[in-house]
Order: sequence, then C-alpha cells, then structure tokens
Amino acid sequence: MTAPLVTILDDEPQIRAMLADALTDAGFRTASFARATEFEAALRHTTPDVCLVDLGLPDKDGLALVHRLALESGAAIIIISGRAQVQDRVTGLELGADDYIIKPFDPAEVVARIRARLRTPKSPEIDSATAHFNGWTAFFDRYILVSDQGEESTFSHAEGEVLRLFLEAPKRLISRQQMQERLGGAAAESFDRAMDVRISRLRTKLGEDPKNPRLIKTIYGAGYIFLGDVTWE
Amino acid sequence: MTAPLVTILDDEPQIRAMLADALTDAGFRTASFARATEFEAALRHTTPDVCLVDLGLPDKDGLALVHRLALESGAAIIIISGRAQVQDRVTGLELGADDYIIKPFDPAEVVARIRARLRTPKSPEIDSATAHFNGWTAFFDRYILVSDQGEESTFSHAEGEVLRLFLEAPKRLISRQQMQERLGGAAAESFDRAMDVRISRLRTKLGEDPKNPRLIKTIYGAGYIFLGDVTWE
DNA sequence: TCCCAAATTTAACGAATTGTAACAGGCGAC
DNA sequence: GTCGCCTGTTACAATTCGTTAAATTTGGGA
Repeated sequence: MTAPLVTILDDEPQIRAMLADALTDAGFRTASFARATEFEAALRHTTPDVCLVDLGLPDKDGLALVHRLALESGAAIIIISGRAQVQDRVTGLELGADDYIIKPFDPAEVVARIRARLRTPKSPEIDSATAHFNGWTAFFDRYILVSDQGEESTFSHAEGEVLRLFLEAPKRLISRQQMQERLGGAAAESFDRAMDVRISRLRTKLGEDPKNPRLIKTIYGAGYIFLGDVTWE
Repeated sequence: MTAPLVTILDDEPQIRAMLADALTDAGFRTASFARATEFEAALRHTTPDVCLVDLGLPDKDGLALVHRLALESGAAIIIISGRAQVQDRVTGLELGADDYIIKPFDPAEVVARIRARLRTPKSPEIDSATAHFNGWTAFFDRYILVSDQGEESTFSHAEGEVLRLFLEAPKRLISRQQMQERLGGAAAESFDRAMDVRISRLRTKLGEDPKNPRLIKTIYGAGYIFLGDVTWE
C-alpha cells in the first residue's frame, strides 16, 4: 500500500517547496513541476492520485489543462489560484476541477482538502486488470485468483463482477440496490436471490469462514462491506 | 431520473431562502431545515444527495452532526460556516465533510461546488476506529470484539451502534431519549423496549454479571452510564 | 419495614433478511 | 448428442432484531 502521489504544478519555486514540504510531512509522495509541458510529459509514465494545478502558468492555459485532466485522468484535480473572482472559481469547477483553493492558502487546509478528495476515489482505474488484497491477487483479464501461497483458482465472469465492485470501493458500504444497478447482465433484472448467491459463491472462493467472514461483511438491512486493503496495478 | 435532492440546514431564514432559490434555478430539488432535530427526523425517510450544513446551529453541535452524516449517509456533505479560521476548516474536512464554504458566499459558487461533488458519487465510508476499554478491544470496522485473553467474538451492527455510543461518551449519563435519537434504524421509531433489549444483548456479549454490571450501569429513571476507561486509536 | 406502581431486564417469539444446497436451463467444446 | 461449466431459481436454514410479556428491580410512601 504505497502513499498517494500528489503532483504540484506551479511556477513559483517557494510555493512548490512549501506544498511539497507539507505534503511530504502528511505522508504523501509528491512530484513538482514548474511548467505545464514538463508536467504533461511526466503524466505519460505516472498516474498521480491528486493534481494541484496553478492557473497562472507561463506556458499554457491552465483551464484548458484542467479540462483535459478531468476528462482523461482519474486523478482528483485541485486548482490553486490567485484569481479570487467568483466567476473564476465557478468556471474552474465547471470545467472539471474537484476543488478550488485561493492564494494565499494555508498548507494545512490544502492537506485537509486533498484528504477529503482521496476519501472518495474518483474513478478507480477502470482499465486496470490486476488487484492485490489481503494475500490474494486477482487478474481480471485472465479470470484468475492467486493466493500468496501460490495457490491458483479461477473465477467466473459473474463472480468477477462482484469482486471488482468490492475492490473498487473497499471499506465502503455497498447496498444491495447499488449492486443490482451496477452489476450488468441478468442480475439487474432478477430481483431475487441471485445477488446473494453470487456473494456466497465468491466468499467460498476466497476461503471465507461462513460463520465469521473477514473480507466480505454483511450489514443486516443495509448491504455489504469489503474489508480488504486493495492496491490496483 | 429525478433531480438530485439538496438539503439546507441553516438557522437564518434569508440564507435558506437564497440557497433554495439558487438551487431550484439550477435544477435541484431542495428541502430546508432550521434545526438539526427537524433535519434528522427528515433523514429517516429521505435520502438526500447533498447536505449543506451550517455549523452555527442553535440546537446541536454541527460538527458532531457532520461526522455522523459522513459515516451513515451516502450524501456529499458541504459545510457552510461563518467560522473562517483555517483550523475550523481543517477539522470540518477531517471529520468527513466534502467541502467547506465560508460565509458570506456567492450562490453560484455553491451550485458549482455541489455539481463538483455530484460528479463522483460516493458511498458511506465505514469508520475504521478501534477502542480499548477494560480488557476489551472493539474493532468497529470488522465488527469484532477481542478480549485481552485473546477470545474473539463478533457483534452485530445494532449492537455496535450502542457500543459506539457508550464508548464515545464514557462516564457520562446517557438518557434513553438521547439513545433513541442517536441510534439509527428502526430503533429510532420504535418507542418500546427495543433499546433495552439491545443493551441487554450487549451486556451479555461483554460478559457482564446481570446482578452487578460493571461496565454498563443503569440509573433508574434516568438512563445509562458506561464506566469503562476508553482509549480510541 | 412492607407494599406497590413504575421502571427495567430478558426469555421467547416471529417477521424480515440473508445464506446456501440443490436443481435446472443455457451454452460452448468435443 | 453428451459433458461440463456457468448462473439464475427455488426451497429451506440461519441470523438479525424488534415486539411481547412475564419476571425482576427500584424507590417512594404507608
């Protein structure tokens, strides 16, 4: 479970340093850039979790960059800007930014706002095909589940749908409703026990003790919670 | 697809009106409340998508309400407050708020921030806290109770609610009323003995001697008091 | 001190919810 | 076609948790 990566894009060296300091202290990994072009180059081989973007960039229109990021990256985008007009904030947020912080700012607030964004993962790597969790690795492209002891088993498409749903929102309550909605196929129409059966089968495959499941908990009357520590790859 | 529902909780009528206006114009459904108790009552039969909460409430601690909302509701929570200190903002966000807007505000920005929150739907986050008390450790995320001797038992969601209530206010009298109000679910509506039964079951699980409970004392005619030494982790 | 009404405990019950074994239809491989 | 796997359906078992009601406790007054 590596620390979330926060990128800092600002042309003022002091601000970069201040943010990098505060974020490192808060336990994040950081990467700083002075120019949009450098930043965009870096994006080709890294996938940040949060992007701090200053709008007053020398080499590029910051808002355009924000818009592109919002569409193409799964990262949360936080604008940090000296422009204090309401209209600026509104358009920034409208273009896809998740938050808008006005200079001058307090680093503690930036950290708090970053944490708030990370609590609700934006779009968990939809394309990723492998996930690690609590002694297991799931390869969604090959429908294979491998334990750290090397035991290998397969899972079906229906089981994979449920597993993916859980792995994309670990430690969150997922209601039956949400499941029905988000699981494609016949399950969406059948209002009966198909859901439960899928989960039951998945639990068996994960070697859960039926009396005392550790990974997939049931909350009577509310839904399910997946309690693994998930890392997508 | 009905319009998202935004609740407004603020004791100033003008602010409620201004927000309701702007939000209706923006295409949202709204519901306004002047007091936390009214709001909480409404929550039992509606599920808002976004909750705007003013911290300066006359009848209740706003931050505590925010925390509870963050844990139990899937709604995005936006604090609107006159308190402009950085520390206020940080604690607000830390307690689970998704955004923090300072009065005076521009309704257009509120709308933009609401839209930003609605772009990434969220589900309730489970509280992964653990508490130690008198030879026991309660893991609320896993619904497990471990004694210092290593014995492990599970508790249900309903039992956990009661236990959490006690552990959050040790050595303080908790009236039945307060319990009813703060415990969600059907217990809130039932005016009967459901509460007592929950406590009775919890006592059993904690191995209390019915004749002489050491941890959960009954104060005849007044309520209950939890006498453990609690450390949260 | 004794008695009684109110408050509290808890065993037992049952409605609703959830788990899962067993069955059956669908579909591809051979 | 036959076999085997996937997956929804069914039926029944198990669990959760509020309700009921009987038993017990409490505290004030006779």
